[in-house]
Amino acid sequence: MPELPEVECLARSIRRIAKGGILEDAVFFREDLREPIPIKEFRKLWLGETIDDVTRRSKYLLLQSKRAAAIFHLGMSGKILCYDSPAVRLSHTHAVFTVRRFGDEPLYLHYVDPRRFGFINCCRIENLETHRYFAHLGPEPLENRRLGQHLFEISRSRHVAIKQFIMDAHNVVGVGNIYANEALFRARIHPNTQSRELNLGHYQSLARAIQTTLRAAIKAGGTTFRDFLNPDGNPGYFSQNLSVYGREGEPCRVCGGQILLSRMTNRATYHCNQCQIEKIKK
DNA sequence: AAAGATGCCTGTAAGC
DNA sequence: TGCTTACAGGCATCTT
Repeated sequence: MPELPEVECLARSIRRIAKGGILEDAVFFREDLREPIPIKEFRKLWLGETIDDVTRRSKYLLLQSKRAAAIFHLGMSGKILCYDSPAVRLSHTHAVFTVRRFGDEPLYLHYVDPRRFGFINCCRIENLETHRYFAHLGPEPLENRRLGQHLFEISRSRHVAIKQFIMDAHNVVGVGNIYANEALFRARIHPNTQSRELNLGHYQSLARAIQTTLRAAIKAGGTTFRDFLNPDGNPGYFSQNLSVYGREGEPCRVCGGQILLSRMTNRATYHCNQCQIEKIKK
């Protein structure tokens, strides 16, 4: 599923090929994604607009022009595929965007999402920051130099397990279930630990672990994210090098301990029974 | 305030 | 083999 690293790689890929292009057409084949697509408004705001930049906020992909923003969320199964010639529409392609670049053949961006947990929206550029998707979001993990300090400070009065705490977008964005498991393993923190029991040093270590894990995935994506341009066959996401996620019963690569599976808030939770100790006191 | 349940979806895998 | 069921997950929203 697309998490922050996948969305970041996708934004970079689209920026590379579409920045400076004109959104010549936007065709929608259905509007009932997780939220209805405001098709008329989208076309009114965007057709003929120049794409000034392609960015990411949390797990949202953004196209920006001088007056408009296009907002894409990929949900669980969403993809954006780019073709440089008219392509056969896949069965779950819900929208196709034609981008015309000066003196060049157009590009066709296909929004594909079998499970339709994703959505597409738009707004005027001046309303982007205060949009309901973004108004409540915590800091970007890769752009905040004081992430550990920040998490430590806001965790003092909270009664919640650390895994839930870092998966809550109010606190820090972009840490989904897979990366929460991986980052806690890297920081040697048990996912059940109460957030208020961890000290500043633990949070600094955890913040570094989150950043290292996400950066490694982005780096891997940079070289293996090959399914974007003119994909043939069955496009997917780059495989990740996972230490604990999906490795129930297998030996820990660090200590040889056993990877255990439990459920927290109905989410699969993996940890090493030796590396990640239950209680941290100090 | 926190924790749990719910709804939104369907491809895939597992079980019978 | 063919059917049924559980599961995966982000995120908002509602209830306890």
